[in-house]
Amino acid sequence: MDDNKDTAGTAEWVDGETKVEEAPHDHGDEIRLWLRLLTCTTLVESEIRRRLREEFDFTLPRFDLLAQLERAEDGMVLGEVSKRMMVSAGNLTALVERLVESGYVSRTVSPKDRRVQIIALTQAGRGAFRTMADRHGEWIGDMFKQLSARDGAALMKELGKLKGSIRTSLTSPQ
Amino acid sequence: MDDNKDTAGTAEWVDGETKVEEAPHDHGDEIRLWLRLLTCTTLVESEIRRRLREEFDFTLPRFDLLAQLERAEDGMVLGEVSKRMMVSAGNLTALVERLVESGYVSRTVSPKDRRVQIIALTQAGRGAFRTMADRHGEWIGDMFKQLSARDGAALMKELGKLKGSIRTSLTSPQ
DNA sequence: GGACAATAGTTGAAACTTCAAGGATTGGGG
DNA sequence: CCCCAATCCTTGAAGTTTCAACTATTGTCC
Repeated sequence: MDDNKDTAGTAEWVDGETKVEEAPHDHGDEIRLWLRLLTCTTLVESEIRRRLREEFDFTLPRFDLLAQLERAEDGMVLGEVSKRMMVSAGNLTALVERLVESGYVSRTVSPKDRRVQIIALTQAGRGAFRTMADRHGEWIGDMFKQLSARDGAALMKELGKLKGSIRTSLTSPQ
Repeated sequence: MDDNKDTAGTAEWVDGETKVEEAPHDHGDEIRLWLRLLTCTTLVESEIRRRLREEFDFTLPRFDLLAQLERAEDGMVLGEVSKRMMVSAGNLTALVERLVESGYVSRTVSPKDRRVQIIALTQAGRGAFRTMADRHGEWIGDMFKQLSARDGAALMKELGKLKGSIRTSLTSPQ
């Protein structure tokens, strides 16, 4: 409907056709694509944040952290969590601290290397996460409902190509 | 390559095929799609934040705000900016304050309604934004470089459908 | 005209986020 | 053994973000 709304999150400064022909390399198409991608992500993410808060009084970062731990039966080194979640280690300190306080996560110093912390889900954490994850799945399913299986598969594929392009750009200096 | 990395940002708790057949409505495909979407967005957004900081000592929220104002020649009511950026009004107060301090944005009380604030780009703000926006375009162009025009167009289209699906879900109660 | 609801922003508390600096620990030469 | 670089994590400062409560202003209904 209103592609004006694509401006949300970042901008719309090349959305009008005005500036498009001026510059030699304007990247207009790429930017429109980026803005649309951003809009979709923002819409979904905001809704998930809102519902997590509303139904479970929980935040998305905490949910994400539990999600990382769920598959690691024996816990996970903090640094590994940091990499997987793509957030800084400094960020995790406080996050883990709160989850330990609430009894969802345990924290142990590695006996082999006392710099290293191993964190793991407690039974309570596992149960709480399962409940929330089920609802989370329903929310996503609902928001993606109108997308046919074919469209979903196509989108998955195209996003795969985009991801490849981005990663290449990030690993090669310029 | 490594779809493990798709776990970044949110989770990978249904990425292994383990849990997929258990639940009646598992939404596994939708969640995988969502995680991939999130990964792409996070990768791009982090890189833009990093470069804005590095090259211009500027933050993404500020850049986004300037971008909103750029097309509004006569300025914009604060509430309108809030809607377009999809952020709360409380958020904008501090953001605008800093941009006013740095001389990039002007703030005027509307003569018709003294509750209303109109904010606009200054000349300095316009110039600074142009410089940054040009670089921003190059960064995006670089990250999307490997995506062919055909793939880009297809992605744009599929994302359009997804956006429609999300919006529908958000407007209808359940 | 005056009470009163609605609207526009601000403020304060809490949480998340990053970066830079610092502390603790480990591992490797000399 | 001791210094020293590297690694893992914490701390502190600054910024962004939201929500809820509040102020100021406007508009409406009696």
